[in-house]
Amino acid sequence: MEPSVLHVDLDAFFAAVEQRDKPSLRGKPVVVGGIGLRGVVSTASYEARKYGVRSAMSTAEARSRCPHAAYLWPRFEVYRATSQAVMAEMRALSPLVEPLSLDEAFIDLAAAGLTGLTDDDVRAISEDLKDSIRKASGGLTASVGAGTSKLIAKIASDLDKPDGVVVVPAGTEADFLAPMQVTVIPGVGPATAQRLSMAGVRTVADLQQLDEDELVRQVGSAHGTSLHRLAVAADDRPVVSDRETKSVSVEDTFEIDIIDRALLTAIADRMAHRVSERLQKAQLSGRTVTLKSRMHDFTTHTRSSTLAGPTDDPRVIARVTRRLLDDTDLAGGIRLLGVGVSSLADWIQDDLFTESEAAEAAEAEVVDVIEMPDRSREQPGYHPGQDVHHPDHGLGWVWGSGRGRVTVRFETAETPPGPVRTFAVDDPLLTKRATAVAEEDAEAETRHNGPNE
DNA sequence: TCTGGGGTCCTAGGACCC
DNA sequence: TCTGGGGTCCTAGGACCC
Repeated sequence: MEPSVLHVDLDAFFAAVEQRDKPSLRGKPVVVGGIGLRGVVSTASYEARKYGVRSAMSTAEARSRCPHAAYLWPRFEVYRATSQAVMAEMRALSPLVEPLSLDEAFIDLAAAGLTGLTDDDVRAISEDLKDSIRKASGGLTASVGAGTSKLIAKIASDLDKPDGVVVVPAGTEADFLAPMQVTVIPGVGPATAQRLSMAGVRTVADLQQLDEDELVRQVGSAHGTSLHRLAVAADDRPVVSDRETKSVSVEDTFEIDIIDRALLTAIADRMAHRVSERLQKAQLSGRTVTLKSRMHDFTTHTRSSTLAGPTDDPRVIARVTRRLLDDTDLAGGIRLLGVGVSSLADWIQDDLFTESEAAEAAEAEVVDVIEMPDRSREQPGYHPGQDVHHPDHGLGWVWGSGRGRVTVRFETAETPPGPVRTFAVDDPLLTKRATAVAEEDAEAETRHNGPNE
């Protein structure tokens, strides 16, 4: 074994980028984050940290601690571009890089064929990487930790910030961890620390003594077993370069609590559209729509609904969102609203094509179409969210389809969610109304935006 | 000093099926 | 008619991370 996992952490990243781009801010306290009434600090420059300003602190408190700091909204596009340049330097060192956020990543040196390294070799590689990061980023510094596992590398990178390198020699890991507080272990937050302290556990050494069964009783099965291993530095989690997206969401905290249902409906609608845009850009679609609401007293509720098939259609997401909001009690007001989509599929739904395009694709014997999973079970011509009409039941929309049947949810005045009925796919009484709705939407767009040039 | 926005993972209960 | 246990899916909430 050798310390072949690196953890790289850019120092005070957002604030450092602002100081890079605006020389007058250099050497001065800079706070990047939400600047509004209910904002929190994302990053404080080291000059601001001297005044006790910390990440996740409310901006109001930061202002009282350090009134003369520069307070700036984040510029994510700039951070993203800088991050990409930095990650490129890491990938030049090894093909196996796992970004954790814009300013952090693991690097697996062994995957680059760098084996048989001494601690000094690893230190030299780390220093070289820091140099190339500085050049590629316009002067940003990074801190690097190196160890035989992610756990050790991650903890090490924090020990000599900013601009430091810490290499933990193989074989010394358990002793390295022993004197530290349990909260250095990623995954041990305030709640877990509280439970552990009730069992007399404060340091990793205390944790190393604790019986696994006792630990599981205190913090649960998954957390307990993993913690029991991490305490003795037993960590075989691999560095993974491409992690799949599991959910896409948008949320907003309001300056003032909102009670007005019509206003919230309009906001939720816009959020549904934003989520849809981001899904489409990422070529994703999902089956579960979740509405998140944070009440005036900070209690948080989620309401979710799962469709029979995945969608990225803004109308479908908005409609489900609206229904979920209708089920939400607004008494006392709402401070945050959010819309998310999960249960993602990485294929795009075929209703993005017109029927004639789909027919053309089928004729051309496109292999991709044949290989698409699950879609085969869905009935051609029907897709979730599609508007339909039935003379006996009125207007409704498709919930899902498959095995020769179409499930329709009818919208009636009496109840949300409304009754669900299933029909044979060739039922002559069931008619599609997709065109009418598309035209309505186009019309609404025109009214809203004015005619195109 | 009242607490962001984007995520991930886990737990627990109920429905439903075999 | 009563009584099972396991597996999977869905929903809600919570802890945690940057």
